[in-house]
Amino acid sequence: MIARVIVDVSTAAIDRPFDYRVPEHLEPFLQPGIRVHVPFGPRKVQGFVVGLADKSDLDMNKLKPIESVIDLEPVLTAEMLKLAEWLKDDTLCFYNDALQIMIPAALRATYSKIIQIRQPELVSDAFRRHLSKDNEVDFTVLEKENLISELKRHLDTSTAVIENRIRQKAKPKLQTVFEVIQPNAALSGNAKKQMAVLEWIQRTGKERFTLAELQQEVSVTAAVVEALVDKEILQKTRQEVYREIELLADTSVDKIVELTPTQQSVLQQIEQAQDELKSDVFLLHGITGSGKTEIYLQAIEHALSQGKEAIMLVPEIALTPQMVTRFKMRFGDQVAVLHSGLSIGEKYDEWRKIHRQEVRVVVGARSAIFAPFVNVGLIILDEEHESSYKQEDSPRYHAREVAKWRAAFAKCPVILGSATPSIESYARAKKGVYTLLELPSRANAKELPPVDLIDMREQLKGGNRSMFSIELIDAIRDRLQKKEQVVLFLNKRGFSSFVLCRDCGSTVQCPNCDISLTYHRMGEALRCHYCGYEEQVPTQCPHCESEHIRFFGTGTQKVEEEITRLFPEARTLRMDVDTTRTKGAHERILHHFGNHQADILLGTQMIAKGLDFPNVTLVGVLNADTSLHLADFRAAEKTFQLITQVSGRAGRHEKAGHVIVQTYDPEHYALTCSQTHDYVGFYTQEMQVRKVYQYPPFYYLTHIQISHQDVLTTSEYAARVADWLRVRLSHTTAVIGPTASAISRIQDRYRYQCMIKYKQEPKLTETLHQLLKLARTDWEKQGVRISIDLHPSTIV
DNA sequence: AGCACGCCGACT
DNA sequence: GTCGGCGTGCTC
Repeated sequence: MIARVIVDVSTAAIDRPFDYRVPEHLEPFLQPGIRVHVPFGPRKVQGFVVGLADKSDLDMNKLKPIESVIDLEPVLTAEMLKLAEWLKDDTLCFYNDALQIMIPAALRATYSKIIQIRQPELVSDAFRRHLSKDNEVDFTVLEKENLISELKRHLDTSTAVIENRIRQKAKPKLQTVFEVIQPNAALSGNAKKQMAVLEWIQRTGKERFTLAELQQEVSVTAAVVEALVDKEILQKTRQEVYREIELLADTSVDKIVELTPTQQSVLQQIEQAQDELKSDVFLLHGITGSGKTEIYLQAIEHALSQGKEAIMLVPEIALTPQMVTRFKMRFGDQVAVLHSGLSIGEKYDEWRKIHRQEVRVVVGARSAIFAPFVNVGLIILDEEHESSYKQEDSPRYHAREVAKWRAAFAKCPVILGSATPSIESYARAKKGVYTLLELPSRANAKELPPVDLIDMREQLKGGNRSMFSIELIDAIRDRLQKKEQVVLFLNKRGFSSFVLCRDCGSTVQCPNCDISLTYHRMGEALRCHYCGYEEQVPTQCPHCESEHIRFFGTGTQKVEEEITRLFPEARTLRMDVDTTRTKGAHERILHHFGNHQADILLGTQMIAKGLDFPNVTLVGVLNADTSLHLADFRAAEKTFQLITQVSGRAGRHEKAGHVIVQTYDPEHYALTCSQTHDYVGFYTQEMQVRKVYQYPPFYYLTHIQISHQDVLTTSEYAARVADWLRVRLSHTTAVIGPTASAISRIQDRYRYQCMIKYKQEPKLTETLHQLLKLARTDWEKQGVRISIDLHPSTIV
């Protein structure tokens, strides 16, 4: 038997299956989708079995045997193996990366080179200091300590041996459980505590229990239980448990809401597709509060009643604990939750629940689209326009495209839901590629809140130089008096605080990247957002040595100070990357705000979606247009979506809401349309712009980035790429560039880019494959790197 | 990507 | 002579 294995090495030259002989004793365990350990060159690596065969193209005696199997059950289903093949071709990524993305990080291997010293008395004192009690040391430690030459001597004399170890990142969590062997054992009279334990066992009839369980009811220490173990009355065992995930635990049961006639007809169309096993794509366009979630829930229930499973994707679930709570309430322990806020171990546990078919619904962020269900009956992408559905590094996949692939495979429908659908999706719905479903009114018949656009230029003319308009200040004061709550949104997209010298006008730049360092109040540090470089805020300008150097720009911290100055009595909560770094911080902040322990919630992007607090009656957008003038063809779309979404946070319940948007460009259609909640109006105007400038959905884009340590080499190769493509692609296709990227240097590498704009280019992926092959065989040696993004979501 | 092999200059 | 620098090529 031959196994075809994709080894865990992501390089062009290795990017194909390798054949291995299956030793007879392993034959029963071998099946596609399991992981194995195999010898590869002089080392040992992990790999995925992607196929079995009787014979190989290579000589049998050239094949090495599989060393061992890691899994008894496949970690990848047959569907996932097929999906990986499609994914690698569609996104031009390595086969190995396509497979790795489908399993939880916990199952990804980490490799370490361990040096074992056979005769510790023969090594130097400096060397011996680093040895563990087993006389082992990690190779990287020796490298750091300059002990490599000594190591070489020990290797030559066999004083030391090298062992390559493959480890998993996380393991199933184990819990100590005490098993009752002799429930009626006799104890001596003075063993009162032990007696109490036995009594508890007899009373409750427990056969096995944990120490924590016991201690809740009986006040004993571990020593007492250990004594019972010594007497062989109890036995200690280890048992696998799932890591508990904290929720805003509301255990009450969600009541099924009565649907409006419109909702009813929408749901009916979806259910019909489910019943007829059609892989239709529905675009559910419903304004905030129109009850999309209830439709999702009922459609999922329908899938479950068909005996199938459902995948529900949300942009970043850690931000919307309310959504998770609602799903948990409706489907109880049938739900697994996957999002970036979980630890590697927690994600692994949730994944295993899916893999073992213990749950039937998964709610999760982008990568949850790879949930290893075997009988999918429905896939939902909520807020389908969100850019977080596109992975920005290899494999550069879009969850929406993967969803459509899986739906076609499983013969089930996909629901794309949004109040502000992406222009592309809405255009497809208009063309009839997707089925458009509309929910034009709010389920509770509440009016959408009025939106006021405040022209900040007028404020400036009137002498108001602060970042708060008079109107916004008055409105906030009014809400504070009424004991209502305020959400303030600071649009930070493409915007940050940096240190500026007021004499020479220079900013402090990152030494590795061509970008200004961002000022962080915490620790008075300057940090690079791209490479993580950090330094202290200088007291003098590095250029002209002036002392007039200070931070500039508007961060949430600065806004917070301003609020405190204007409204000293208000309690303010700030929610941004700095305050939400620790685990569970999101939930805590939102929980506080929900309990009205604060009057004002100030935040960035992360407060834009999903929040639903009845007492919020005012939403302020401090700077609507920072995202409007980005060098990105989606800038207007992003701004419209953002403003519309933020507006939706106000007045969702009994109390009427009000939205104030501050801008320097109040005539822009992205703002005027969001003021009137006019999606179709915005769509129509934006489509005209896209048509004129030949952008999606009229044209497709492919972005190619070339990088190298040397500027000239970079531009030279970028030009070569562009020329190479121009010769090969059809004449209706435009190859734009090369140009230096907006951030022309990141991590000490210069970056140039080309853009391909095309309407029809059937051979595009094939051509790009050839380009990659050429680049990877000939150019990579010179240190030239190339990356291709088909359908980029942002252009930076 | 790692790792071995091999060729060349520098040094005990 | 031998050590160690890195260019080249291979991995079932």
